[in-house]
Amino acid sequence: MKIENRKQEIINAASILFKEKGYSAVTMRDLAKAMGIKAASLYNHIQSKQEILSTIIIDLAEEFTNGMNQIVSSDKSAIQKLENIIELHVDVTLRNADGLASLNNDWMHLEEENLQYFEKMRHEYEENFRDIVYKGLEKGEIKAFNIEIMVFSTLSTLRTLYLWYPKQKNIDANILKHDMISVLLTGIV
Amino acid sequence: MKIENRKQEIINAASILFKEKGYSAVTMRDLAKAMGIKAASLYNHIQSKQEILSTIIIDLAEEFTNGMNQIVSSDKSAIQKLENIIELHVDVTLRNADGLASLNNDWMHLEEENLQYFEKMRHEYEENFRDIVYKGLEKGEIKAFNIEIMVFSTLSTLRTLYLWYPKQKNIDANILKHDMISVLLTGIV
DNA sequence: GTCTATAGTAGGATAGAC
DNA sequence: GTCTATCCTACTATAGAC
Repeated sequence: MKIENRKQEIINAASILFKEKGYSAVTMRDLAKAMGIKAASLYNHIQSKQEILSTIIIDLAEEFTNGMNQIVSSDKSAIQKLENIIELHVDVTLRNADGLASLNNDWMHLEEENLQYFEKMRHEYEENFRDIVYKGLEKGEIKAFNIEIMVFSTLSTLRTLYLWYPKQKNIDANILKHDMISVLLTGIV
Repeated sequence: MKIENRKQEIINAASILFKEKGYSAVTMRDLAKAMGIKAASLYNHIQSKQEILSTIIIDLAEEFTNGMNQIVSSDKSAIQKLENIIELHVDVTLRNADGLASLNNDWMHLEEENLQYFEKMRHEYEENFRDIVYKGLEKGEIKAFNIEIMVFSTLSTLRTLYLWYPKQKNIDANILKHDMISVLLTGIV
């Protein structure tokens, strides 16, 4: 098996373990055991434990950033943009629920450059989200509640999807998107 | 200073550090440094690092359990009960936002008995929550959306309050409760 | 109640054989 | 590509002086 494939297997196995116990509590020996090899062998495929974490988190953060940039630059209504954001979160969650645990809970263990890069992306993501809600409010598309609470409430739910969705067996992606849009937006619109 | 006071100081300092880096990444040396003493001195007040974690988490979990039990046994409408639950979360968050980080993110590091006790309390809390929504739906007080998503969405937001509320400077508790109720329930009712 | 010193263990990572 | 052996560091916790 090529190194690149094996590396991806390690990252996938690590994502599951990081989700269960968090980055700091997972040892390279735990990870090796999950892969059926010895800890030393891992280093033939990855450079460090830190590299695994940053790969998981930065890839996902860039996915969200790219998705958000596309949504922001489209000429849709605020409501449609919010629907697209919900769909983006559902899509990413269905594809990589395990990795999202690290994105949400272990980003603070990133080291210098990656930490700054991540925090910049997260900040811009939240700013874009907030802007969309503000503009929807100005145009009268969205009800005038406390905007900060609306943004926080919606983002909290979307960010926690990774914890909840695996418990819902066999739920269809499109039904999930539709229901999430109903629950999150109908109170707002 | 009496040992009990000093112990509470340690628990408070630990709550802040656990919030910032998670239980596993915080060392007894980190905690001692935050207290201005040496690591060995901590053991005059606490038995182990694990005792600190379980104190933080179990106390909070019991607070939620007691609060929920009172709400469940009252003879109010489903909507009023949901409002009371939101108020309960806001109250606990205002009183101990730091400790809630451990409750949410580090419960899996509890050891045997406390872990089982915690999981039992959390399960019963969620069941009570779900029951209230179901009964509200039967009586026509609540809209017939996907109930599981409604429960998940509301709980996600309430559980994440601890992360968001400290950023909102000088927000009044009653205004916060009122706004949370508006945003979380108006889409449902 | 805090200190220094240290025991005992476990962590990330490397060297070199196969 | 995986192994054994091992380095070095850092961890939780204890013993005993002050």
